Amino acid sequence: MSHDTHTPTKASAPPRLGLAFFRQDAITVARGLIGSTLVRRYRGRLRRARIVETEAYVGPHDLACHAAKGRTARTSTMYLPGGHAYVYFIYGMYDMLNVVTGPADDPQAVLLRAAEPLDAWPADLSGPGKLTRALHITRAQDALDLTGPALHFLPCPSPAPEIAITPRIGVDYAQHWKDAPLRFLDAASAAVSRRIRARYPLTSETRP
DNA sequence: GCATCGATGGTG
DNA sequence: ACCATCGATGCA
Repeated sequence: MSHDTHTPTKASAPPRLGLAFFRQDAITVARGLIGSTLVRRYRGRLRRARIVETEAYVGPHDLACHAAKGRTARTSTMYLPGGHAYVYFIYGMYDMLNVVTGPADDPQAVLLRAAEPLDAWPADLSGPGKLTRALHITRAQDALDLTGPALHFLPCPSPAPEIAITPRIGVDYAQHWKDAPLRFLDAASAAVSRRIRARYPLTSETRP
């Protein structure tokens, strides 16, 4: 095609999710990442995984969001424009991978909680700490550009999966925000138990 | 299936 | 003194 701006010599590499996607609000991005492909290049090796669980942290007014405590050394990357990684260390052992969303100085993020390995890669990615460990993602990737070669996303193929919505995990301290429906799951994934499906039936298929 | 607990260290 | 976790253990 005459107006194709990428990869003119190689045949169609799939388009990455770009800035227009990441600069949307955290809820939209959290939903949109379900079924998308996470691509990680580490020491010359390529790993791919299909995202099946995310959580949205929607801003300083969200008492479960790290930005609720204001701008600190740890949380400053959340204030970058959407499309950067926010990676933090917790419980003395685990790194958590988040996608910063929204415009600059609007600290929202999406936590990646679970994925399914692709390409017959035998890994357990069912949990945010396990996901980062398997993909070799640490604080060294904090503030990394998520449209670059080391770590990026490919859009969810259509049709988009059905999505279950529940409260977030591990935020019981967050007063009324602990119950906010901000966790998104691929309802058909093995990562979603029967109990979750029974308690949190699918919300109506929302507008695209 | 569910509840409880300890590991382990950055953070404010 | 927490904490956006995990794996082991115990019990049903």
